[in-house]
Amino acid sequence: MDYNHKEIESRWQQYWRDHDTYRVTEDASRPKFYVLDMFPYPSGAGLHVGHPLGYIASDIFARYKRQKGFNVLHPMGYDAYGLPAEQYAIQTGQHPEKTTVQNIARYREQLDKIGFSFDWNREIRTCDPEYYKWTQWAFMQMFNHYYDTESGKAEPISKLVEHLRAHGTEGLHAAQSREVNLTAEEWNALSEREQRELLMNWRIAYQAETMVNWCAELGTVLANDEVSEGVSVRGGYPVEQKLMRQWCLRVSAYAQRLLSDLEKVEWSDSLKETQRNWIGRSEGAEMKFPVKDSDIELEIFTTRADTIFGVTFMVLAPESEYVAKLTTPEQKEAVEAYLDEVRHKTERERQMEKKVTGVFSGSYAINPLTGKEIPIWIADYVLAGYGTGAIMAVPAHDSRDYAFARKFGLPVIPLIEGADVSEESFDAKEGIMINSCGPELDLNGLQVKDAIAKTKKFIEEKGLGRVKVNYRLRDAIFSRQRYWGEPFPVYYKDGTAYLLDESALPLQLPEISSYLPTSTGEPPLGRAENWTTPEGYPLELCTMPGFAGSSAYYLRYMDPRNDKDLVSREADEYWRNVDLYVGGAEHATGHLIYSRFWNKFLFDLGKVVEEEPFRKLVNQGMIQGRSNFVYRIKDTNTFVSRSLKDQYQTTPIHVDVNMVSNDVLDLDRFKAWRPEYADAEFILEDGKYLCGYAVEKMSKSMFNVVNPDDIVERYGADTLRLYEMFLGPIEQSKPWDTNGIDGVNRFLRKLWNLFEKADLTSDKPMTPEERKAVHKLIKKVSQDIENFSFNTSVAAFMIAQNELSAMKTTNREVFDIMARLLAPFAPHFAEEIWHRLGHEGSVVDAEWPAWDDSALVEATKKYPVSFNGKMRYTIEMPADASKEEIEAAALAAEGAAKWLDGKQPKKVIVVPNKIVNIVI
RNA sequence: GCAGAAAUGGUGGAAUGGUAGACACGAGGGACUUAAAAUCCCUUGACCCUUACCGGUCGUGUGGGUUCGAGUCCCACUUUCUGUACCA
Repeated sequence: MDYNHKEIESRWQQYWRDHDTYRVTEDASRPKFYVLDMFPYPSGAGLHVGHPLGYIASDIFARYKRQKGFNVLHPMGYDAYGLPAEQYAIQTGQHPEKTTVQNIARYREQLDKIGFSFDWNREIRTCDPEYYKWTQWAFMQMFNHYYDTESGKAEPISKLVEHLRAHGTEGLHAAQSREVNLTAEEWNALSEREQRELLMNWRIAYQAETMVNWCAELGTVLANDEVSEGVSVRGGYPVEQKLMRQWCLRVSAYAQRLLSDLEKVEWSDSLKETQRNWIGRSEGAEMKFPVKDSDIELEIFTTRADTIFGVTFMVLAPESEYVAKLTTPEQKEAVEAYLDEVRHKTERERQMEKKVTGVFSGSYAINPLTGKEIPIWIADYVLAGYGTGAIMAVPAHDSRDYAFARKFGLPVIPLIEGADVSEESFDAKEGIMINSCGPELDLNGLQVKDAIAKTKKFIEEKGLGRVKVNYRLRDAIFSRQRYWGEPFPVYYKDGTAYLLDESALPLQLPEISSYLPTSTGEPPLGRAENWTTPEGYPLELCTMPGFAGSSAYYLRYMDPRNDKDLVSREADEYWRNVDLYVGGAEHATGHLIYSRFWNKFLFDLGKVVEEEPFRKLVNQGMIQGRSNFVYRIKDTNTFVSRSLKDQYQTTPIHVDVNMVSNDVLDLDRFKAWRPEYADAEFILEDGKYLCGYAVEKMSKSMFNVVNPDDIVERYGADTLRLYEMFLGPIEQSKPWDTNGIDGVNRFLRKLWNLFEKADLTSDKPMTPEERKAVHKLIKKVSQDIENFSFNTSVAAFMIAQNELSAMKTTNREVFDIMARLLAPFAPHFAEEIWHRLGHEGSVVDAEWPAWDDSALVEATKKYPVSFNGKMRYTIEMPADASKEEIEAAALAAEGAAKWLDGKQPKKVIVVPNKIVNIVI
């Protein structure tokens, strides 16, 4: 019988369902291992072959770990809230939940066909009230806590209120939106409403008027990581800055911990670096510049305190609070005109133009070290959201200040010896200081580094400012003006936000008649009837953003049906955190920051035992599409083959990759594809029509989408799994090319054919050659899986198959081991062999075989032998070893390498005085 | 600009500092077959020598360096991809 993938795969998938093979429960007698995939957003388009890449890799690893004796948690679920379902709802009036449920069913069907070992008993959906109850619960905790900078963790807001009542803000150590100073008397004199308003300054989930990325097309605000180059990541609509009252999460309070704890996790350097840049720690100084003829002090942040003698002007961000205070009557008109201009520029225009613009405020600041007057300007190259929204400009040593100074004719004073600032600024932080001597401070002759330190010390001693660490990481905007998201457990009394009682959770989404904003511009929830508390107080109209539900989902998998807690203490203490997380690198500055923040917050509350959610993280590369083209000769219906196209004037046209095989076009299918091609003519080469190709994103419009269902139908899930792994290193992006798939399919068929002739009743031992081939494979595959190098494991299987076929192996034990090794990669195939060998139970619980190279170890005992990877053993000889000693070692090594009674080693290399290598 | 990763045959890609190109695709040749498909075998980095066998030379983006030995380590450069950007 030939290898029948359809029959085998459907039979074992049914078996796994019937036996609940992948159900996992906590088991203290076995070590745990938690393997997680980033859960998908179930889009209407279904899965294409790129999506399962990471799932297959993690599934292999999960199955391997299970065979190694670990209790493996490997769950799957759906990130079910999202824009596409809502936009579809707006267009069709269909409830987004309905679309979502349909899409999920389709995803599940596709996933099931690939043979994953997910424990579906633990499935979660972010839009399920039993799930989002805990998203809402976490929000309430954040509302009820503040970040204490002294204890370095979140503390109950009641503790802060007590402090305010007794001491005011005196001695208060709390992360805050802005600096507030008040006495206990002042606090106690405030009304409840005023007090609650003020507490927003410290809550971890708080409301604030913030500049938000407003996307008019989508009718909502977007987080910074949802915006790229001035347009929305989803949809590509323009985004502008707008001041709105929004819910925010004080992620910035955790900036230092998010940064430091990166050292605790096993992530790729590039991903860690991306997060470090996103957090953007910079050490500097905050300094106060007095303003001439005024008692206002202008506070700025700088990392280059040493350049204070080169300050020739100051710059305010247009949105800065100082602008109104420092604009003189004479300049008022000019400043207002400028502010108006800036306001009407979108973020995109601001980035595109890169034009140097600005206006003089009319005021002057006094350089505290020289007493000199310096003009204060307003310009949009300074950002309101970073530092204090004001800078001291040192044109000689900052390129942006330099461009500004040149444009407006402001002076440039070089401060570093040898720096030529006639053409451009000298931005490097090195060199010897000049022109830097004032009445109280002399930096001349110092290295930049020392000058920075000396200046910082000086300004701190003189009370001119203080040393300050700034982070680029901003608080996360947590409101979305949409329907399809988690409702906030919040109501308003006289416009002030109050939390619902915990007993009201989950607060479920109401039905509404239309998913558009209301005529008065309120979010869609404004249409809901009776969207109030029982007492009649209005409920919050915004919903939570996409990252709310995805921030703690890995915790919920540990204990998904618990209705008392997000996760029980027992389950959390057993599963702890994710040992291996597989997903795309595009979440580096979004989900992976928010999740870490969310987890740290719960850790502070004592709700979870691990401070970092994801111990090891692997980013799978993107699978791109490989598009095919035909070349139509201008003004004809004639198409010319690839290598002849340059002889004509042609237009390339995308053709559906499913009618192309090895770049050869199926002419009949092409003619049938579209009516206008029915009478198409072709100019062939070698009797074939060869299509051109290009690597592009996989999308419907390029006709390059390859559906995993089609591959499974034609070749089987095991072939798909093996082939996706065989394509190349998992981390690397690569185009999907169905051309090579025959190779791995052939491997399975050949192995099958070999197995069909096996002698299943005999228990004779393996021959030395068989032993060698099989143990070589065990070692290679075991090491490759640990290193996440699946493409080379698949190659190793093919080599073993070739060797065993050449030997015409019929030995039962060979196939017993092969089934175990193949089980993670081709589970259906392995299961079939496993059962035909007469085993009870699933191969997923078959013990992972160990390789045996004891003969070699024994024989080389007298030399320091290192077993470094692969099939190579190295004997390090002392540098002063004599020629005789080396020869003796080489002989011993050679003898040892007749490993497992097999044949001669492939190679023994002896380099005089150094090393003996044995390749087996 | 800054940061990270990468550059190896016609293609995807192998290679603990130790036979570069594993494995696979594609291509070419052959066997089987009425034929096709399927399957099996051989060749397949470039160049040279040879009737053939046997050989030889050059080869991992460019230029240097370390080493008995470099695709791999170090320095500089070029190009590509990814992320990020008036962050003071």
